[in-house]
Amino acid sequence: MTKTYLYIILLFEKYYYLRNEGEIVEDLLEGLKEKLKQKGYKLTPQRRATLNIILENQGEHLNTEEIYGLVKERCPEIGLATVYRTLQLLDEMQIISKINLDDGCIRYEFNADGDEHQHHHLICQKCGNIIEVELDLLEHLEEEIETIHDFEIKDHKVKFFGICSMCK
Amino acid sequence: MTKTYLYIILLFEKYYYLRNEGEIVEDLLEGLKEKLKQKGYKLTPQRRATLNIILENQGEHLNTEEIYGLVKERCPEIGLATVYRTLQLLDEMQIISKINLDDGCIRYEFNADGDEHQHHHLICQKCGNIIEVELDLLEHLEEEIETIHDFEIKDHKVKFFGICSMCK
DNA sequence: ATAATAGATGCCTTTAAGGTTCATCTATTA
DNA sequence: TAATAGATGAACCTTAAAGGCATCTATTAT
Repeated sequence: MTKTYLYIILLFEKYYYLRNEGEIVEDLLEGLKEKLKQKGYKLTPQRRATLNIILENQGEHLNTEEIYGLVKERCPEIGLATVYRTLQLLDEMQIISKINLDDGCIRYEFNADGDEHQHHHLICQKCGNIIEVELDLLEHLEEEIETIHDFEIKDHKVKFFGICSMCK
Repeated sequence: MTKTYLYIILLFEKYYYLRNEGEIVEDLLEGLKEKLKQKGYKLTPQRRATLNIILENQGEHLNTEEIYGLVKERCPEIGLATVYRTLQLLDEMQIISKINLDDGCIRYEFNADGDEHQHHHLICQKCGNIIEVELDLLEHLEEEIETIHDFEIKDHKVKFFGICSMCK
C-alpha cells in the first residue's frame, strides 16, 4: 500500500466522518424537534444553537457560563437565563446529562447513543483534566446490590480521582 | 437460656457499646487534637461541638446548614462561618468527607475507620433517602483502568440512583 | 390573511450556598 | 503577666442558579 493510497483513504474517511457527523446532528435535531413537539414545546434558534455548541465541544464538559459564552459568539442576542432554561430542558429530555466535578458548578455533556453504554470520568487532581472511561462492568455489581438491599437501581455515577499520565 | 439472662446480656452489651462509643469519641478527639497541634491549629469548643454533632448523626448525611442548626442548639453563640470553616478543616484533615447528592448543597459524613474500606450510596429518587453500601469490589476494576489509561487512581466515588424498598 | 394563543425570550431582580474581612477574643508560650 | 498566633462572630461579598414579567414569535383557528 503506497503512501498516496493511504492518504486518499484518510481524506475519504475524514470526509465521510464529517458528512456523517452533519447528518447525525440533523437527525438529532429532527428527533429533538419531535420530542419537544410531543410535549408542546418548540425548537427555537436559541435551543438549536445551544445544543450545537454542546455537540461541537463534546468531551469538553462545559459549564453553563462557558456554554453561554460560546453560544453568545454566534447568537449575541441570547440571554443567560435562556441558556439555563435550555440546559434544564435538554437534561429533562435526556439529551444531555449533568456532571458534578465538585468544583462548584454544574457541567453538562451530550448523551451519546442514548442510554446504551455507561461512561464515567477520571478526574486529575493536579490539572483538573477529565478523561472518559467506557465501562459496563458495574452491571453484575448492580444485580448484587439490588438483591441485598432490595433497591431498584435506575442509574449510577462513578468518578475516579487521581493523577493523569501527563501529570506523572 | 432464660429471658432474664438474655436481658442481662443485652443490657451489658448496650452498656459496653455506649462505653466503647464514648471511648472511641474521646480517642478520636484526642487524635484530632494532636493532628491539629502538628499543624499549629487548636481544638476549640466550637470544633469539638461540630465534630460531636457529626458523630451523633452518623448516617444522616447532614449539610452545613443542618449541622449549624444542631450545633447551635447546644452552643448558641456559634456562627455559621465557623461551622463552614470547621467543616473545611475536618475535610482537609480527612476526618469527614464531602458527599454530593446533586441537591445543590454539600453534605458531610464521618470517615469511619480511616481509609480502610470504601462505602458508597444508594439514593432513592422518590423519597431522597440515602442507604450506605459497603463495597471494595471496585479494586480490580481500578487496576484495569490504571493500566489502560495510565492514570494513578487515588479515590473513587460511586452513587447509585433508583427506588428504595420502602418506596416500592 | 389575520387574530388569538401558548410558549419562549431577554432583562432585571432575587435567592441561597459559601467565602471573606476585620475587629475582638482566647489560649498558649515566653 | 505580656505577647502572640490562631479562632471566632457579625456583617458583608461573591457567584451559580432561578424567578418574574413584559415583550416577542410561531403556530393554529377563524
